[in-house]
Amino acid sequence: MLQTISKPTELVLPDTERLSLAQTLDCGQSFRWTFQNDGTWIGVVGKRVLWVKEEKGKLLAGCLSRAETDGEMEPFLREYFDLDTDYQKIQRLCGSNPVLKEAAAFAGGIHILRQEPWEALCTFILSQNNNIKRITGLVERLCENFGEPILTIDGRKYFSFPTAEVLASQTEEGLAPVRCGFRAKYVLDAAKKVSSGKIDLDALREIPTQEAMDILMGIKGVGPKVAQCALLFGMHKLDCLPRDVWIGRAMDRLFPEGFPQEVLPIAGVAQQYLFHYVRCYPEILEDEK
DNA sequence: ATCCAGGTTGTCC
DNA sequence: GGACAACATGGA
Repeated sequence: MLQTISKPTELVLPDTERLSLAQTLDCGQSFRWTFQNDGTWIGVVGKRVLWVKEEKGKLLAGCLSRAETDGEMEPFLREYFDLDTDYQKIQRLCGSNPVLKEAAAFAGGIHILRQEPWEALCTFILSQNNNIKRITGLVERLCENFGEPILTIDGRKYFSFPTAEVLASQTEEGLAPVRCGFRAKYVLDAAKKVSSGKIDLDALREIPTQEAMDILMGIKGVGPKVAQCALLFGMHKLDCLPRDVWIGRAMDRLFPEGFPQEVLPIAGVAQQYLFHYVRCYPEILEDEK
């Protein structure tokens, strides 16, 4: 077992809780977690390198990078894994439509993580016109080159996500090792606007989704899809419905009139169920007849 | 080799 | 307003 500096934290989940780490950490919302062959996940959240694991009705976790005082980890985990949101209720809302009901039954272990706003914005800028495997590589190289080294396990180094300030001090040529192509200038524009305070990401949490989107779309390379991903995954705005190629196809085919009214406030979660569902069963979107 | 990927931009009408 | 190529990179 990995050496956790402090005693591992055990969180007992209610029996109604369907949290699945595999679904949550591998559904394309975060690109910073890797599955280990001992059944744990390792990822970097802020300054912490964490391991997490699920065990019948429990979430087990530990911090590998620093000592945690008693009682520090639990609220942190509850927050990051969004354990205080009522996902049972969300799945009930999805039940009003047969397709969403099916998607929710299949992917109901997904929680929307509460990631750092800057990290979410930056990674989804990198995500555009790109596939998940390569996005993961870009994020990794971004962190290796511009993040802070936190610790090394089994020869693998873990880095924090670079701050907007550090990236704002770079140039397009400086970002070359990331190999993110035309997205480099977009990352720089975002980093400059965020680090200068021209855009205050925390303030966006408090204002209506559409206004927040308009502000984010003032960044070069941020259109509606990236803005909605930043808001959904970085600011927990569950009404955001980012439309990528997968969701676009699924919506056209399965919801030509859009989602049902009652789902709209949690459309982002429904969208994520659907995303995971159609990625696992792409034949759903094939032409019948 | 051509197509595509959790899109956006610039340009043309 | 909508349509459409171009944009870097790498895997299928």
